[in-house]
Amino acid sequence: MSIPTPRHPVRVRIAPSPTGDPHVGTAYIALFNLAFARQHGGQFVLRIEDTDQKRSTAASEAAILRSLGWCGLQWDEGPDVGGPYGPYRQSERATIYAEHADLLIAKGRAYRCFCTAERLDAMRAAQKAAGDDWRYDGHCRHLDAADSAARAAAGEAHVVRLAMPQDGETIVPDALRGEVRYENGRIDDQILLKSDGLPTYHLANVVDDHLMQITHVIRAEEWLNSTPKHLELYDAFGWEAPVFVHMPLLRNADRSKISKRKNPTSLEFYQRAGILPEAFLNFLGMLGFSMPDEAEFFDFEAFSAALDFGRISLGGPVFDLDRLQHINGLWIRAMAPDALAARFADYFREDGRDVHVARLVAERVGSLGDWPHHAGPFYGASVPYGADSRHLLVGCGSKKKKAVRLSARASKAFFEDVIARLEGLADFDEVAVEAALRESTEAAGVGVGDGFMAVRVALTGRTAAPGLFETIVAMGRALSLVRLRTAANWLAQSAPGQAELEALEREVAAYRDALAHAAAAAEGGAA
RNA sequence: GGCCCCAUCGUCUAGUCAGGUCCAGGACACCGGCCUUUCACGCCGACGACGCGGGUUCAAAUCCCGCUGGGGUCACCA
Repeated sequence: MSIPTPRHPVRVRIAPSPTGDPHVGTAYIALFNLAFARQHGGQFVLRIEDTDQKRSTAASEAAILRSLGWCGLQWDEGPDVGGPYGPYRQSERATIYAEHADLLIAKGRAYRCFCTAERLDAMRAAQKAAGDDWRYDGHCRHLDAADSAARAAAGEAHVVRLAMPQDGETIVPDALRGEVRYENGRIDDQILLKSDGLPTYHLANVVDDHLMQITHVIRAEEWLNSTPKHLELYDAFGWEAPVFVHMPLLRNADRSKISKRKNPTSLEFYQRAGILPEAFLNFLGMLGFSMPDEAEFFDFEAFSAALDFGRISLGGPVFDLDRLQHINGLWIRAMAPDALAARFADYFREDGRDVHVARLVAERVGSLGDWPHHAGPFYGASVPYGADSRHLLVGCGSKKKKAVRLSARASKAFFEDVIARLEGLADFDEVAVEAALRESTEAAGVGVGDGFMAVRVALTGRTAAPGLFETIVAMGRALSLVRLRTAANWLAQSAPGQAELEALEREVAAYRDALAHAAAAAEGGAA
């Protein structure tokens, strides 16, 4: 099966929302879009969907562009490179959406809604109590047109809703699934324009896809259920709808939709972990898709040439780091030595990280040759935790003369707390990181020395390393969090039993005694 | 919970649309071995799946129905 390609030229897009770290799911969808565009000599558009003023940030947008660029998923049109259908940032297109919303109101396909949040909350509560779907009750749907316009003109707060048909059904022609049917009566009167005057995804997306001449919408399956609303919009505007292709969702190991709590989802992590972009795309290209000849080692060109949506598997694939690591090794080994050396050099120079690291490591190295040993923990995907680390993570056994620490209290919960606090930091600098860590140790009732040592071991696999806060900042948020998660999971998998805890306590006590005896003997000897 | 999607080894998948060549093939991981000063790479081997129940058929992993299971979605977020 091949998907319909009725209109030429083919134009596809990705439309990420700049509300967080660059996501692997964005790269996954971008890969299939770009490959499809290349296969048909079409265009690939990058559009920034930043209509959520509360959550969108310029930093996130910049990071998304940077990471997609790192992947090699280069767009033909976008906010940075421009193009004939700009602007490519939705926040700069507000008047376009407002005009289109007015058009729908004039056609009677949308209406202003003046309902308050309180009324909506009450309605939802009532519907929920009755066991019904949550759906807008149409309270403002039949307001007198002149009246509605007058209230809006007077400045009364309102939104604009889609006047969804009450009967019949909408058939979504999905290129991978065939016809998916929805009863119109169950579909909500979707808000199209928010009270801040900006559009919701649904309106902006449809308007832009039309205006930007998008022919194929290749997006994640999570959008399938809102496609009937989009189809209704196309119909209301009198526009021809694009071809819809809903790709399977990437999953965590437990099969839930991939999330940063359970997986490294930031592209920055993979870049920092030393994954080759070629290998990354190769890996993504095998999720939900297989090459006709079952090849498992291929580049973008081959993928693009072979891409066939008839070969998509609809079961959501688990994002398997082991397999990614394997593919990465294949790419590294296939690379010519000089090219590989250049990659290594680039990697260690990447976004100035080694400058940070050099500063931290300088005071510890005796010669240039010591660099790899001291700098090692700052690079790569993971640090190995062995039997020793277990001891270190659980017990924080920093066996220095004056500081016997074996609290046996650094738990998964402690690491989870650290993770949550670091995730929540607006500014990821040393001051903020230190404050967060101190809060965590306090909340956990763990000594600062014990707690910090546990974090140090989790991050570096060692007890001897540069200052903790500097280390975390130099390592970067993405990599730091992943290592903390790894440590937390590793601990949880083999949580110490009561017997083991007691053994640890005995070990500490014995060590303390030994130290005390040694001290006494030393004093006795001196006297 | 309603609606929607999905269902082959632990994981990614081939095979499913055009039923027989499939007592189901490959890859990752794991385990064992070989190679080797170590590790890694490489090589060899082992383990390992058509979710269940009906039906259609001479024949079902493949077609149909039901069940079960998993996922998504039900925001003035995308």
